[in-house]
Amino acid sequence: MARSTAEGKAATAPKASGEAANAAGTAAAKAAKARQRGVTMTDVAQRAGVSRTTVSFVLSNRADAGISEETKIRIAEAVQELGYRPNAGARALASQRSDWYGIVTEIVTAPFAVDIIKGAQDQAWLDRRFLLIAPSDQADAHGPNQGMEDAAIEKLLEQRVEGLLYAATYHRGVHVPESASEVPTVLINCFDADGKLPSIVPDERTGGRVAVERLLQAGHTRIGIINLDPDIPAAIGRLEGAREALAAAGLELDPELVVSGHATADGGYAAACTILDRYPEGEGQPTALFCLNDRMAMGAYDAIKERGLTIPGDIAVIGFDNQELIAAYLRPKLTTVALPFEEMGALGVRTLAALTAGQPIAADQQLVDCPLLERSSV
Amino acid sequence: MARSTAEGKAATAPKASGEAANAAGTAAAKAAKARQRGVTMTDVAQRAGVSRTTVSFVLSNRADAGISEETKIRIAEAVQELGYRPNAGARALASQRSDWYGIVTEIVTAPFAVDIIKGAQDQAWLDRRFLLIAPSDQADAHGPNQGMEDAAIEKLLEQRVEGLLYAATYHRGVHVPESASEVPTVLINCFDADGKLPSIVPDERTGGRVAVERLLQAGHTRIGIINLDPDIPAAIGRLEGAREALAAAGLELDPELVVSGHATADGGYAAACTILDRYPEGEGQPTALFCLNDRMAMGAYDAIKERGLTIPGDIAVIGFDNQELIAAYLRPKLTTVALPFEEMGALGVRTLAALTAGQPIAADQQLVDCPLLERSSV
DNA sequence: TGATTTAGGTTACGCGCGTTAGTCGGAGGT
DNA sequence: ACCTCCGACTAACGCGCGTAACCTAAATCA
Repeated sequence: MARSTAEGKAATAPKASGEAANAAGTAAAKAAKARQRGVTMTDVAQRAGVSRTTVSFVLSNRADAGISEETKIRIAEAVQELGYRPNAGARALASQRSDWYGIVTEIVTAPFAVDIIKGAQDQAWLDRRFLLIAPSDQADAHGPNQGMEDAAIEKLLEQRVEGLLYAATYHRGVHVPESASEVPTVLINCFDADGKLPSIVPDERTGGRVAVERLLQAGHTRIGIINLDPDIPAAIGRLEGAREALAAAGLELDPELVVSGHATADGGYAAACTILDRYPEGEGQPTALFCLNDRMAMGAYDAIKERGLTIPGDIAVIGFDNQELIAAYLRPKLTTVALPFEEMGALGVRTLAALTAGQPIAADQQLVDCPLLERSSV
Repeated sequence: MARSTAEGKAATAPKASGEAANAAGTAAAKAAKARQRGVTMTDVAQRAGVSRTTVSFVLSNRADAGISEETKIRIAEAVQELGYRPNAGARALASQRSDWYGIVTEIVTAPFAVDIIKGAQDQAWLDRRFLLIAPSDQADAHGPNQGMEDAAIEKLLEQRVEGLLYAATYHRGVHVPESASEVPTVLINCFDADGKLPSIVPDERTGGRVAVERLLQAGHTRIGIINLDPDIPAAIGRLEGAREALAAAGLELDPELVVSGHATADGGYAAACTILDRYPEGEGQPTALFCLNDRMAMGAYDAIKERGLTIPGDIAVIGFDNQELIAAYLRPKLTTVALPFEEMGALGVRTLAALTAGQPIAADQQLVDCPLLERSSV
């Protein structure tokens, strides 16, 4: 019989069989045991009176190689009693598949877009995969710490990740180190400036459109726009969307109502002052401001309040980015367009899963919607 | 000679030797090669004309077992040419040490204290260790997702992490799942409500003290305090520190000047209104507000400005937490006391390193200083 | 009744690497 | 001329596990 073989083995390995014999102790005892040398599959096999192979089959529940229900139960019990825990590293080594993805990002440094990680984590968790996060200090592609980024990717590859995610804090073009090409790679919130890596970015244009559409719908026709650095993808897309919305309403974008500023509260304050003071109230002064990010909206609030104007009574304000800490705590709470960080992270993992499975992906560059979040400033 | 042995081996393994023969190609070729089946130490050994053992010795630069300089160089060249990359999993399996720590935290969910992760990451990186981050959705110890937290720890243990970090978003007591006790565990920004796990928490008391000391130093003697929920550790500690500072100046804490509110901007606004309206200006009205968090300070700003008062001219304001997005963008910028998240994360890793090395740690509960950040509101 | 299938396993090999216990040829000592 | 010692390596084993190939007794079939 099978059992006799296993028991014979146990007899020739007194130490192991001794362990198994007294293993039905308390939880604490189990923990102590597990710590000192690690319960292995062999231990489980001996306790259940079967071969290690059988245990392996059961634990990775292979439907084929038929194992009797009774045996499965005995093995499950042994696993419980011994507190067995699979060794992920050994499994990866033997099976040549790690179930790990890696994400390299400076987001660890800049909490702003940490939701990308959250989205990716959650999706990976759902797919029963592990997401290894490697930090990268670099703020721009040619920064002084390029070495750190390379090292991060290298470390991830040493872990034999099956795919790589590369995420940026703000939407821009990046140069990905060459070593990343050794496994499937997907860019998040950025795009490949030289190669053809698939990427996932926010749909800035549509975001800009819905923002302005919302203001038009509220009856505003003179809309001031507080712009970012006009050269970055976010500004280009959002402004184009704004233009589209105006055009659809038969309006044109008045260049005098567009002011660029530093992407800070101070910058927003200054820009808002410029726009508001250019025309007297009621005579061309805009009745709404579209701020291309929430920090600038924060400054705009001050400028508006300083002039004795109310929000949204006199001036409606709409932001962009949905930086919770700002948007949800400004008074009144800021209506804004959200950057879909979580969704981008999740989509990144799904795209990676498709890639590693050899399936085709939807498109080289996938756009994710930026939804409008209604609060109280319009 | 040594070489003849190795070459003999190569001759009996035509596939491998063929690979080695054309391996000095372009970077792209190397990458392709590395991908399809992985360059192993054996490949390196063959190319360098030595045994695998020798390669292993050199790569883990063991000073003892003397290897000639010449051989080391030959091996280094082979590593370069083949694009060899060690397999972390296999190494961990063979050496029984993983060099991995795990951190389980709901911080992934709540970006507020993401700096803990950053600090831990950076320190781990310096120590040449890898930090595995596992998410946990639970907001409080008895939340509905306790199962997820257990699963997270389980997953980390399956990776054979050598130590565990457990971090909370806000300073509080927690109950750590039992399975965490299988490896050294350190709590960050929280403390063990029932056991005796070592923990690292902010020094709230000293933080409260320096805040009030700063206000006293600026000449304020009537200081309003906008309190949090009075029962949480943060409130207790900060208030005690405030009391200490006042006592040192021969003053007492006027209970009428302490108002608790909801820990939001609205709550801060309401509390500030209560305090400011309780006394007429100049006749007992406080000239400074110590807000126990920055969000409440944000609301206090509104209350102050609404009354036509200036900051810091009429009323000085000091916050707590240093939530960058708020503190650095309020106008005027908010002077506040910083929670040392990064430092706590780093100290957590260092403590874990000591623990896993069997060294004693400084104390069961380590306090980390909360530094005062001077901006423009005092 | 002997041949064949099938259920329920088992044996044996290898994944990539760390590590202990050698091996081997030559320099130095007597 | 013999022994010892040392420098520079190598052979061989095992880490925990997945998996292809094989085995055996009972059930089924011709």
